[in-house]
Amino acid sequence: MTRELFLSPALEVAPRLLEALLTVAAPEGDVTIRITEVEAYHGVGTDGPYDAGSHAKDRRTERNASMFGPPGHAYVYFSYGMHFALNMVCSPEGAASGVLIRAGEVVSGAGLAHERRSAKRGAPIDARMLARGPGNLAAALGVRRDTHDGRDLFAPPFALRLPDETERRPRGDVMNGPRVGVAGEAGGPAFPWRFWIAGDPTVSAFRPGRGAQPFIAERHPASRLSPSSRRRDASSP
DNA sequence: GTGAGGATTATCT
DNA sequence: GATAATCCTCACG
Repeated sequence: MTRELFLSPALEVAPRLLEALLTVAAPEGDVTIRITEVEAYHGVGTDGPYDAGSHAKDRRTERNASMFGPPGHAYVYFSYGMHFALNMVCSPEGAASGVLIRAGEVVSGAGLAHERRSAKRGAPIDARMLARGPGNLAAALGVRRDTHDGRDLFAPPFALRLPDETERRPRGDVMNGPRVGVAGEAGGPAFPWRFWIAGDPTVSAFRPGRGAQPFIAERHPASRLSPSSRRRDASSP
């Protein structure tokens, strides 16, 4: 049922994944997050502008193979020599697009998530930071390339529960803006393909480097908050 | 609070 | 051999 959502291109799917609940099971326990921040990436075979920021921008390779695979499955990659990142594959098989899950709120299994994070960094971690940022999120969930890449998101070890569209009530406005860490025009205002729940403390910080494009946030049509709460949310993150 | 710099390695040119 | 869909620490204000 909800699986069909992933037949759409990532740009369409991304905002609909906000407020979704994702559980990842492991022998040592389960961790569940509520998704608060995502980014869309297109690729070969997908409609829309050429996405120079996508791993699948030109062709299929060993690393990005899962992005060309069946929708509703995971694409996990390893980057910067130390982090894993979790994506949800979109578009029909053969066409490459995906949604990077950038941040979430740990709603159950916080103890285990904390253990996993602390194993790498000794200091105590604020609950809101447990799954803040793609690398931290994957670590908190115990997601790795060798065990999770290419796996069905609707079957163990994953369990994905999408919000019912008719009942969806994001806790804040749904905002969008440029993607984080993407170089060149694909990382600028022409590609406002990052979506997040405004004002949510678990959304990752935007850290523009020197000379980077200024951050331009827009209200997304999916927003449902009352006008009174918009003022506060407009400045986040 | 903000920003610069380093860590660390699979993947692709 | 260069790059990367990142994160953390530390210096400075």
